[in-house]
Amino acid sequence: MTDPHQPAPPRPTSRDVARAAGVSQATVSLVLGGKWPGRVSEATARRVRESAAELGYRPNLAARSLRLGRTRTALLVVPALTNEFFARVYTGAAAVAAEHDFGVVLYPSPDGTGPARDPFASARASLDGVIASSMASDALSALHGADLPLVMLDSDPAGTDAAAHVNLDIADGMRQVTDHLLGLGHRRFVHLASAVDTWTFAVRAGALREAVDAVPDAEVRTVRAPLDVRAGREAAEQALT
DNA sequence: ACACTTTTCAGACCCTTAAT
DNA sequence: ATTAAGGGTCTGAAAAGTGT
Repeated sequence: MTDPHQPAPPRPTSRDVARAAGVSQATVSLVLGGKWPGRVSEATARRVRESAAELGYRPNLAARSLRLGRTRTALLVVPALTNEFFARVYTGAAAVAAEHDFGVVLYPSPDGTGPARDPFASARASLDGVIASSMASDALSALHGADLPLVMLDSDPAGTDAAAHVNLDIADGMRQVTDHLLGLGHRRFVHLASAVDTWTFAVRAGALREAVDAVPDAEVRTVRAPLDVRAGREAAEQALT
């Protein structure tokens, strides 16, 4: 039974592990950091691991970051996770990050208005990189000049100074959809477009227009609607009537 | 004496708080 | 107002240990 009024016992440090294993703190660091082969004997390494397990030792990440000047943390900036697509983006990013011993912190850009306060003031100091959707550009502008490596999702490859871009082949997808419908004999299209003006939507619209224009008697009309299901349904119903 | 392996030392990281 | 200490971890260099 633990007394909630008693302060928690101090967390064991690498020094405690070293004392328990009868080695120096440096040896603990080597062993637990996986850099011991060739530097520390097998028997010593085992002793260190056993002591660490016994004490329930976990490295102090703040101290590690202090030493390394890195946090192994990336910020993911996307629109709300209620959108399934971005929920999957997060899952994928977190999985890949974990493979590289990185963590992912999520910043869902508030709907419409952008961040209430600059959420990145501390982020600038505690992040090693940013992954951002172009659809969260409001939030992203707050990061301007943060001097962090930036990976852009779904955005104009020529548009930003990002270190890398990850884009779907949107144009080809749009072409395939349009060709399919044209093949079925359809000729009059409504493009229910987002009212949000981003590169990814412009590419879709361009590919659609191009595919339709290639067929002499086909036509496309564009209707814009806010980017949510209810508004989309209303706009679709209106277009159909 | 020498080569090689294993372990330790010492300083850097950067910010906060206490002491001067 | 300025200086010094402390926090935990990591790593290159140095020291200690072992075997031939």
